[in-house]
Amino acid sequence: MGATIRDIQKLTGLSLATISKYLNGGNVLPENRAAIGRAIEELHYEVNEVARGLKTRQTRIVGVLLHDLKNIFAGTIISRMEDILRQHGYGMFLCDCRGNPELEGEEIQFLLGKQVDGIITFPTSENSGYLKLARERGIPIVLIDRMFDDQEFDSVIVDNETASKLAVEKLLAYGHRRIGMICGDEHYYTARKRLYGFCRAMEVTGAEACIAKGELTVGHGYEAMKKMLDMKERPTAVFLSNYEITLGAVIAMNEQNVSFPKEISVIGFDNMMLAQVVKPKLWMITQPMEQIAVRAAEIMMERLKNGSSREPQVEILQTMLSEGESIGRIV
Amino acid sequence: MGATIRDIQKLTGLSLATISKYLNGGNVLPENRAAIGRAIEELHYEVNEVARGLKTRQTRIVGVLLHDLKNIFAGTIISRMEDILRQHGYGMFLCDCRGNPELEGEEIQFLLGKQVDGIITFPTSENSGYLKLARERGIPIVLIDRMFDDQEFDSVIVDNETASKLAVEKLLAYGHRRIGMICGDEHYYTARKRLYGFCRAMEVTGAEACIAKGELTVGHGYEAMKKMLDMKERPTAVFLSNYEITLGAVIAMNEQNVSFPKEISVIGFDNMMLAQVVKPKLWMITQPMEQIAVRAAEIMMERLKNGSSREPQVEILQTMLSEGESIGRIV
DNA sequence: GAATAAGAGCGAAACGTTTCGCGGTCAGGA
DNA sequence: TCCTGACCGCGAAACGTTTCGCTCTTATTC
Repeated sequence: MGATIRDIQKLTGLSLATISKYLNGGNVLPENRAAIGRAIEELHYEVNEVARGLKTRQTRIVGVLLHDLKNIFAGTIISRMEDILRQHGYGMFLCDCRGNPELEGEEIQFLLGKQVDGIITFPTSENSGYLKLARERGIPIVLIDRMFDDQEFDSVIVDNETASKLAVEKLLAYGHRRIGMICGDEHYYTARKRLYGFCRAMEVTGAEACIAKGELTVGHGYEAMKKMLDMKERPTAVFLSNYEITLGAVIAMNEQNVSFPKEISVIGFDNMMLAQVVKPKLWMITQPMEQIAVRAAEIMMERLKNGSSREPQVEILQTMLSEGESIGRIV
Repeated sequence: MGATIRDIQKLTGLSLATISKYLNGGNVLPENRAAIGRAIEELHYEVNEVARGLKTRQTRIVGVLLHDLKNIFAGTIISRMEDILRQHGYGMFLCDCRGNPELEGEEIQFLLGKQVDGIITFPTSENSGYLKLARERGIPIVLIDRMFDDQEFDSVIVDNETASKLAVEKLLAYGHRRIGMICGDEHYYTARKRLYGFCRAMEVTGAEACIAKGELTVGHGYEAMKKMLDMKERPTAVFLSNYEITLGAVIAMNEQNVSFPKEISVIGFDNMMLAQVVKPKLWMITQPMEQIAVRAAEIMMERLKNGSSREPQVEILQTMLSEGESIGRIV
């Protein structure tokens, strides 16, 4: 359907080599340059990137594999990454494995089949096995949101432990001594880290902890919050350690007509919009999504340009605690 | 790096043609089949989709071009579409033009260069000009969320006019006679439709309308709501006609300590989570995101299989009004 | 037992680029 | 005038598949 370089050849009488040189910015005589330009215009010619990819062995496509596209977290990051990749002439191939480790392995294979030049992934699996094929292929890989024990990959992560510490310290400062945490099960990397940070921060103080582990879902946040509210010696404050959980917990409080911070204090996670829309405004731990995206994309571009010369690089970004009105002072 | 079909040839002594037949499910003797299987295993062979794409002239990639990935709307739909495409062996190439019509045209060209087999797009531009190149190429195109006057494209859209009508009728039923609407400017397709639906529904009743047009942003929702609240004859109810506007309006009400539905009634748009997290729960118009995604992907797959034989097909889906507690009765 | 058909495999030619190595031209310096 | 480079253009050979048209083998039928 589309015109090829051969059509340009016919129209201009020049050789394929010369036309290719033109397309790739080489030196071509002004008159020939003009002739080719005209032909391209006339034919609506456009480089067939598939053919080019076959020959050059690079597709200028980066594969992005994540575990939940519905997450705001994901959307924001993807959007920013796409922006940066495109600025460098790269496109983005997107896969969503929906938190399914088996699918995750298949998707990697799929991406490799498509000959992507690099892979940015939000891992689901507990170990890096699923990346084996990709690593053997020698293409750059960047991990987001979690890393593996074998620190063999470039990674951009957030300091989840300190995030919990931030929350705990704030609550302690307000005088709370019985503090709840609703969090994900330990087999989720981020949940584990946040839990660990919470425990460590609590340990040194004499404060009493109350932990509700479960899925990273609205449902778990909802149920766990309801249970905490029903306890006879219930916590005076609760740390809601991810977005979905925060959402669920707020819904539970609304339903039970629990007013905060009067009856209970809370700190939420991840989403400023949610913080503002709830009344009174929630204290909120937020992740630097923008920066995560930028760093991941930049590291990828750098590897793509300079190869895997340097050692794997783990970049740890800090979360922020932003002020709200959902913590009450205990006297 | 990766093994090629030629390596398999060396290992098995069979011809390229036979191996290709194996890969594409043709008839091959059991013993040869086994031999090839073994070789593939041993070499970790994987089909190079780029080479295959060059030869077969199809990449099994669908390009998706949208105007704002940060939107929940987008995330949910993309996620579901990716799922369906993958089930049919297709991958998804993602571009975000950020509501910039110029970029939109470039991205289409970019996708065509990558030789995608089809394009699903959430249009930004006011007319279909930017799709010209894609149409000339003859690949299937599916529009989501808006259509053009020349109904030459398959489209999956939502009945925005009826959505407004739903909202207005509900408010009328509760006795409201002075009704506000905060909406996007008329040059946004969906905003225009919703506004038109609102006006038409209001027309026949004697009720008084108060309309605040602007950008489709949280900021506009916030400012417009503040202004409405400050009016001396302010509306007794306001229809917030998209997600960002709803968000902004709720923030404004929180800030001004306006309690609803006591002081003012509201109906929001697009997001059930938001509806639930706000207290009291918001009445909400919601779009059938799941269904939009499914239909768009299905139409694309059908075109990909059967060509563009049939006439362009415009599918109009209905929104739903889901109950909350944010509308008060006027007596 | 000959004729026929079906089943398998093969070689070679594509698909649309890029790139290597060669050759020709022309200007400038010795 | 000859030599040296720089500059340009060219032909041909890839890149890793699929597919067309052919041949060979084997089973089936009368």
